Amino acid sequence: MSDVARLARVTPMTVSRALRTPALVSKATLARVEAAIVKTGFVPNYVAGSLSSSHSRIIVAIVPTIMNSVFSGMIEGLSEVLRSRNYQLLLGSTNFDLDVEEKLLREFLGWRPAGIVVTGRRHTRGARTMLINSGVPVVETWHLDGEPMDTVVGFSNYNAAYEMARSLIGWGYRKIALIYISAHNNDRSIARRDGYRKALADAGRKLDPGLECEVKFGVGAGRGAAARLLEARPDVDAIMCASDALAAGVLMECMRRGYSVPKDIAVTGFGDVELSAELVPSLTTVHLPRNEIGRRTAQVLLDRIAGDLPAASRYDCGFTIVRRESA
Amino acid sequence: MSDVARLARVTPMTVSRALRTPALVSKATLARVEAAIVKTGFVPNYVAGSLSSSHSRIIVAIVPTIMNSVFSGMIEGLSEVLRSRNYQLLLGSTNFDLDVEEKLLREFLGWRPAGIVVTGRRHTRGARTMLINSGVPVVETWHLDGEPMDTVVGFSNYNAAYEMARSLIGWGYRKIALIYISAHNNDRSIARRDGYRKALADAGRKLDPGLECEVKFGVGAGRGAAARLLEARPDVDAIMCASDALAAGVLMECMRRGYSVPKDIAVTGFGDVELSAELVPSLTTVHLPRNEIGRRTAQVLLDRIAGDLPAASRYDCGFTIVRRESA
DNA sequence: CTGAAAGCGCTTACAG
DNA sequence: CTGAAAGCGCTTACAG
Repeated sequence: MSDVARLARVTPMTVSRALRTPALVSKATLARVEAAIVKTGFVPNYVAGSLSSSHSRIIVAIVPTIMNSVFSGMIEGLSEVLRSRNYQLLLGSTNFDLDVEEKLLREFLGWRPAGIVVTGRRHTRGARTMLINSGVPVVETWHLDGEPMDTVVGFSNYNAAYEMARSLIGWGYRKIALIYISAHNNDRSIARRDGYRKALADAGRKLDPGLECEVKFGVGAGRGAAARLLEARPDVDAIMCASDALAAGVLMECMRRGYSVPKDIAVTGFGDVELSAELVPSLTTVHLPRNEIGRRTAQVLLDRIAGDLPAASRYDCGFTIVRRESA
Repeated sequence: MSDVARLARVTPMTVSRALRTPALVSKATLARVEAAIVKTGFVPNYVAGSLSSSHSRIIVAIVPTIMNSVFSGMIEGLSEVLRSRNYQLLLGSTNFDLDVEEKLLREFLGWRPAGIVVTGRRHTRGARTMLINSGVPVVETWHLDGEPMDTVVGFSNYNAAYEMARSLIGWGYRKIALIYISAHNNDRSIARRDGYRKALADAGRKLDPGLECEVKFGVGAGRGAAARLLEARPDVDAIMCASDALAAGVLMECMRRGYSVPKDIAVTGFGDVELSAELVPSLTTVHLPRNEIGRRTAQVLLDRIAGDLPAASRYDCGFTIVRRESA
């Protein structure tokens, strides 16, 4: 910056102003500074800028995994808005492990981010302490149920699963099984399971533990669970899955075994990724506004940073039951 | 840090040493400092550390999109290794637009990263200048063909497509169509198309422009292209796709139209994402070592930063033709 | 509209 | 093994 200043015959302070508040600099000076910047190929040092201004323009986001369109959709929405406002995304994935979340958080906090995004509402005690003491806005995403720590952006996993199960009941299915992702430390997963149970109970159906399969995530896990379920419980006429990937696996297993979907058995997903609409049969699922969750999260964070917004708000981005061919 | 120092009755310099080179601090002092760190909840300020040491522990990575298992697989490999060595990933996606790449690069360079990862070998003139002048190691990934700028980690898209096309010929297919992602500014895509053409030419087949479909990426694009191809060219007996997502779309369209794969028509992909092995029929495709590309890239970068490695190397992570049911 | 001084929180490069 | 001084490249908070 002092090189630029010398070339433009001003002090570094004026270069800094030309960059940040050009309105406060005279036209002639501004032109000289801009020419000098181009000539020197100067790139402002954000590290120095952040240190002296105590404001980093870095937003930290922690997700379970980016190997899933659901989360990458949110990340794309998030980073798009942030980039347009000259904020940068520091991204970490926990592989669904809350201890990893805590470690990532500790590392990331060293960069003194201007805001933090985490997934879900369950955190280790250490992580919770760091989040509260961080002194910056924190947004918890995806999971709306329960008492928020600061701000929450997402939808109700409980309600979404409840509605899907209720829809299946409404469509006439009698034995509805559930395949869901390991609920260990995963509050979204627990909520989906509980929503399913409540819908069945509300319809006067007896809960049947043999109809619930807890598995790892992924297409392969869905196939495996479907295989076991179809063998053990030929009375099942619908399989509700807590993710589209699981449902795709179930669909494939049904196809392998010569079951016709939805005639012999109905299948539903959760998430509505691109593939789901293209599958044969196309997948009945819960549409989640992934991109909007990301964009809204970014917006809230930026407004909070600007001081335009009170803490502790709650944004429900909603969900939609999308009925297609598979149920 | 001075709070910690006061509590431990040492100077900040000793706290810094206790954190970075504990071997140079006496046992007793170390214990006092550690206790003080816990008591104060001190989190080192990396912004200040980077500024004073002129070393940031930030690695910048720019990919076309994270909405694709292929790239997210690389990112996971990359960030896993980086995290284990206490480096952070600053991630950007260009949406396949080289101008966006240049803008991202300009922003990211402000953080004075310790290394840079880009996708492909084609960049705007401005981006190329910034990369060369950055003064830090640069790794270009995915695309091995041609003259490297600095270091390259990936595989030969040309060879992979060539081998797949040659395999199809060897398996007895006569009219092999190609569906590939828009080649505009996408060197990987161009190389795949050229590899396909060369394999056909080497087998003495005449090139037929009507057999090549250039489309956008995604399952839907694959379905659309398949629909057009199947209508226009009933003589086609194999469709080679330049990505697994395209191939999944083709498979779905074939199913809709009652074509039996591979009896009526063969389909192949490129990438080998998780779904591909589970599809019915399972997809014959090119397996890419996505995770390894990421890990190797991280390794090279870290070695280069440590000064253990000469510039301008070339790492071929290879590929494998995986024959499954679809061809 | 522009500048001189001080400081952000660390690390480097000595000195002892 | 520990510390005092200087500096990393900016911005803040004045002063003029």
